[in-house]
Amino acid sequence: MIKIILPDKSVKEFNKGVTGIEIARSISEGLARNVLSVSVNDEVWDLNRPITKDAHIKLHTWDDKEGQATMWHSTAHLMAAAIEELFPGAKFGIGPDIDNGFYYDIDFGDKVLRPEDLPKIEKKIKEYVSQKHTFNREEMPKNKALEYYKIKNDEYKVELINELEDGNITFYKTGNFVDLCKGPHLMDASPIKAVKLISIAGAYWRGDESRKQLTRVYGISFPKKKLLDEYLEMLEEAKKRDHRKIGREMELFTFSQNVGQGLSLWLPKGAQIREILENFLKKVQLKAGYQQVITPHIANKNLYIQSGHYEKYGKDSFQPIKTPNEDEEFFLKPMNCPHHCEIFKSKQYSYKDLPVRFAEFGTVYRYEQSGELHGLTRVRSFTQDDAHIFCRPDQLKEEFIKVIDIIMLIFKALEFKDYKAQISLHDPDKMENYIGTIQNWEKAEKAIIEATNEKGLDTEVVKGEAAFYGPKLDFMVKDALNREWQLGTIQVDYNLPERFDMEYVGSDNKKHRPVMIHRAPFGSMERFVAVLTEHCAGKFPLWLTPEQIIILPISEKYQKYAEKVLNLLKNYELRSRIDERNEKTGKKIRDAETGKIPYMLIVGEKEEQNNTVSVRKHQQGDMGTYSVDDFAKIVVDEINSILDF
RNA sequence: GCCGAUGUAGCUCAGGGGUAGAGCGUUUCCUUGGUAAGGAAGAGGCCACGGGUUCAAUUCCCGUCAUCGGCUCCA
Repeated sequence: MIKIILPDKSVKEFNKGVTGIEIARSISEGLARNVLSVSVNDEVWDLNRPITKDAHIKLHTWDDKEGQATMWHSTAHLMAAAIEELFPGAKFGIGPDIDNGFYYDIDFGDKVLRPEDLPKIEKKIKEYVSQKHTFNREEMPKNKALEYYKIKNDEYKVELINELEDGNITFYKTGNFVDLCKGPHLMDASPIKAVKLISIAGAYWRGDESRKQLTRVYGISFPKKKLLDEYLEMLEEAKKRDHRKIGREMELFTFSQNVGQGLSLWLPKGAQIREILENFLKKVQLKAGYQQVITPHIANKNLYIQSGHYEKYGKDSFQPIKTPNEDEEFFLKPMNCPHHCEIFKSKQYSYKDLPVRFAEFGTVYRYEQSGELHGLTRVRSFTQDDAHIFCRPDQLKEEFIKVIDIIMLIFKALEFKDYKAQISLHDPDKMENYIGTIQNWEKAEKAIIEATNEKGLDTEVVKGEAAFYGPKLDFMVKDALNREWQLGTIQVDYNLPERFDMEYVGSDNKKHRPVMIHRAPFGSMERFVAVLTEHCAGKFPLWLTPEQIIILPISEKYQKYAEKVLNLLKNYELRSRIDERNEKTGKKIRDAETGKIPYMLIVGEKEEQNNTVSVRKHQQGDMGTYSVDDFAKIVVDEINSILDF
């Protein structure tokens, strides 16, 4: 007998060689029906693999990540089996489960896989499912495995096997398809009730640009047809929220081939959103002791040689601008920090002057590869809400806390409720990759961790993700569709103070090196507006939306009164407009609703006589009648309740 | 940059070897209206751009550019 310890710490005795599915059955038939895989001492196993020693186990169903991963990974195998049957000679790379489904990288030789091939493959997979194809775990010595794939002429698997340690290698067999795989898998395909192949893409073998590009087929599967429908609906919803689509519909921004790829043109309404965001942050920063600075869009190449950016990114940048006569070269500014370093260096600082905080909405230019460009989230020119804090080492933690406060304030104002912080630390085994002393690194990392603890942030610590010049704290927000985006960032930098030989005079009357903090709560204005647009599906918060109020006269007879209302609203600095079109009220309301305007003011005979407006709120309907002043005060209060900090 | 797909009116899209169509929007006219689409008429396209095949190309082929889905990259 062996002891099986369940997650609730209860202990059950079973015969040696008991399997996950048998344990599930002993608990309940329902569980046995739904269980997909089992963790044995934190390793996920097949349900029919015998457990021979005492173990902690956890049964996985669709409700946990491991269960989903098991189903997806097994579906990837079924897809590969289907492809092997339909396209003989296809060679297989890797086929893992991912966050949303699975993929398989396949070399089709000369054959080009087309979207219209996917339904055929899906059909074949469904066939296998209805035949309840099993996944059988087998072990094979390494040399035999190599032989098998050499005969099959699959150089990808040969490469993978060659990298494995000697000894037995595990395979899974499903139908005629045998795949190198450490598992785990479903016992058979029957839990897979719905499969959808999503897309085809190219992917370099092992992610290496210099190697062959394989065809990657993405797919997803579910234990219920309804879940697939919901997933597809979610994809549709994401499409509807796409900032590129909303940006066009709401006239926020555009692109022009004449101007160039990745160079956004901000239309009046989009520019207004940006300006409001900028003014908001400027106000916050003014209170927090920041000073605005302004720097040019180009700088002498020497600046970037000194900062080190030239060496690292010079070749990938827009190439330098040359002066006509003297042999001078200037780069479009890819970073604001070297400029701010020069500003710091323009005068002498005492320890009492620190910290110094320079802020600038600085537009930078980076040559992104053409295939990388994507709406506003990846562009070649963008404006960072940048600031650089120059402080003493002992001020690091306090400054971090202050920046975190700013970021949280912003998230609150913009209704990002679900966020977490990622702390990126150095990799202790690769100290040679970093600049700065180990003592400084440890001090800085301690300061970050303490700061996030004090703020009670939900944090994730990742070793080895730090920049070469210092550790950092990134903020990831989840949008309304549960997608994660990286927005604000705070980074410690020991490199630039060194390279620019920055110093301040300490209380000991000696020169000391300041620490620099880079921070950008929005990240880039372009990217932030994109994420915000998708988060709120174009229904921007009242204080931010370009058109807050639209006045709808019942007929042309009330145009004069509408203008009077408009002028009154202007006194309250509310952004409003009259719908002057010769349309019926129902049409005007409909257009205002689809246009996502928060408030509609309907004015006709009654309103003109009583000096009132009939208020309709977006998506909520009729709110009743108010005097213009009362209405305006309500709206102003609503805005101030968010902007009051 | 790489693999694949796409490019037709301001937008969303249909069509197809014989120089083009719908809906929405826009313009004008009728209508003067009360909480999610009133009616009529008109304007609007070098069918992305450049080559080739053909009597004839928007349609087929090649190239370029741009966009989309990924890969690689992201100070």
